[in-house]
Amino acid sequence: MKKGERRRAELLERLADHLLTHGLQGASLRPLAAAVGTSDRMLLHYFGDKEELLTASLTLVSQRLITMLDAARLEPLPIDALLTMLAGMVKDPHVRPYMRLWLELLPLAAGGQAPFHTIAQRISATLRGWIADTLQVDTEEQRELLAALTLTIIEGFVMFDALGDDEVPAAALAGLKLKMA
Amino acid sequence: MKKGERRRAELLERLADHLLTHGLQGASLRPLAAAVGTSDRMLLHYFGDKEELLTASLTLVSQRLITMLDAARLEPLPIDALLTMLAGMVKDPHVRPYMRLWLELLPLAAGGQAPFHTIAQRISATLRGWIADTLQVDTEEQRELLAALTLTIIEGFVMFDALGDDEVPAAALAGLKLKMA
DNA sequence: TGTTTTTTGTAGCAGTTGCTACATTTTATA
DNA sequence: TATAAAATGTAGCAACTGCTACAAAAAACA
Repeated sequence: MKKGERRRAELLERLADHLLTHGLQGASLRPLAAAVGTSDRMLLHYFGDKEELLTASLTLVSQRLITMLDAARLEPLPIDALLTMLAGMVKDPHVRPYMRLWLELLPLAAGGQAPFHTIAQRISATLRGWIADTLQVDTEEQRELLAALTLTIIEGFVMFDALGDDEVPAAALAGLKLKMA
Repeated sequence: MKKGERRRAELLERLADHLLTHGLQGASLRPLAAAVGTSDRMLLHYFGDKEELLTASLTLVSQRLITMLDAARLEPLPIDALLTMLAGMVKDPHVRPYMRLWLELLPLAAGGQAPFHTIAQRISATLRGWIADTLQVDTEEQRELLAALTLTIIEGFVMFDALGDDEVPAAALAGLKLKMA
């Protein structure tokens, strides 16, 4: 790998770090550059323009998320146990930054706005796949349907976590177990 | 009502309209002023500063939502029927603008940022209350729990609608009915 | 070593941001 | 009608936005 590529990759890692800790809001070139130890001039040199910079950074972020999920592979769980586990995971300090970024991504992705729409879709699909793989089901026909349900509920949990609301997810979880009893 | 108050109220209505159709993104003073037929100068005259302007406008938006929900009061429905209904409602052209604004509000509300946190909380509580009132339950103890579950799932549906994804909500709905059968 | 790329610095441009100072017109009040 | 108050227009400021022109230093290559 040439020196230029190495430098670009290094900046990219730091950009991903910074987006995870500080979000997209206020992610303009000069503050971003300062945070990763370079100048706006150099960011544009390595990434062309801001859109490509964000595309590359967010792509790396979602790759990291995928890696995390792969590493966290665990034995199959029935839906209620999986939901309980995920409800906690979503608030984990290692995971929450991803969820916050995801939350910021959504309004930008609404309406198909590039590049956010594409990135958001990939993340959504990844989560769905991981959940489907991890779910323990009675019959295989159920797998995709229950994965969709699980993902939907987890997305809701992410929203309530952003509001600082722990009660609703807890109640929702209780409500689900109630109906499935 | 004095002339000033009347004018302020009129501008407020138009600001709410504009936020519903165009969102918070790009809602800076000059474009906003042009959209509602006045100048940035006058917006600041009537609202003091931008934060107060947004607080007032978003408060009006959430009041409109409450009014809509009150008007849409309907006979009690069991959770799966209510979810099916709400899944459609969320995509209704009259409702979707509120959901999109809600989606934009969430990342701003994350971390307790004023005034967005307060407004988002009120909206969340309103939705939850409406759902609880509309749910048909076997026993009253179930009401709050199932309302929380319903709200959580609907929030998830709002997210997928932003992604242009109809499949996941449909599958989730099927998954839920499956588990409750 | 000499030459051509690549990398980096400095400076700045044109547009936007929230907001303000100052002046004028219009309205309400006495 | 005279005076105070509220409403509105014009202009601009300082900070920030993404991005670019120009030039020097450093590295790669011949």
